[in-house]
Amino acid sequence: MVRTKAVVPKCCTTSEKLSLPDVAWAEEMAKLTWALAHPARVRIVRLLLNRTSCMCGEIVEEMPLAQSTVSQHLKILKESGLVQGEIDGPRVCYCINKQAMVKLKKLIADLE
Amino acid sequence: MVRTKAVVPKCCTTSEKLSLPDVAWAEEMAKLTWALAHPARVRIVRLLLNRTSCMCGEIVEEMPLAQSTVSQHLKILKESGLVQGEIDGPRVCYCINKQAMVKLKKLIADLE
DNA sequence: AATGCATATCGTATATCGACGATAAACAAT
DNA sequence: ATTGTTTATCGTCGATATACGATATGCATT
Repeated sequence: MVRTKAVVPKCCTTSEKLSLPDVAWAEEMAKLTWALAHPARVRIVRLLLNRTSCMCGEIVEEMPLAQSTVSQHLKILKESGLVQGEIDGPRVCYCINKQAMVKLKKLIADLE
Repeated sequence: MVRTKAVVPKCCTTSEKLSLPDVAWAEEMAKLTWALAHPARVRIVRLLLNRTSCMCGEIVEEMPLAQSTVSQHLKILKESGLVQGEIDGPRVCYCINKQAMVKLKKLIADLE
């Protein structure tokens, strides 16, 4: 008699060994994807990608959000490493951290 | 005299026209990246990628989380479309939605 | 020093996440 | 029908995200 526990569902045609994903890897992935996990931040990143750099004020102008809110999103993007901010006098010039973007792309592309 | 407002910071070598990113596009991107914006979900996705399919119970066994918590993460993954669940008797067989994965990869790869 | 501009931070309110245990629901096997 | 197994949902809690206006900070200019 076949125990219920041993029955393999129809959809499961293989039974490869489970490999525990590396925790640090998962955290790095989550950190980078988290940066893009809000439409406003996606739009900011897109904006920065379309330019070599962008001042905070320009970003604010393009977003239907208060200046303080945009500033917070920029802070999150900076914390993720995806975006860099360069102080230039009284304003701040933001740009994509290309290295971080490459890393994100690689992490996603290697998902298989 | 040059108004402060017109001064271009040193780091800004170009001044391309700002192009407003498509809102729907940003939301789709955010929806998919949001699914991966937590280490537990990244690990689940990784687990599913290493197999052709996986039963919920197997996932729970591999995670240091309660069954209900894993179930919630799976729900989020399903809502994002990245993961599919196929009911098979009293259990559920989860697998990656390859189409959604391709879409995510394309969205990320096209970020430039 | 004083003013003006650009950006960050603070304080606050609301909403959602993430975790858990307990319970419900669905199905298989007896 | 009853029991056992598997998964989903519910209720709750603390922590955090998100939004805003108000305020502080930093720098350039006068």
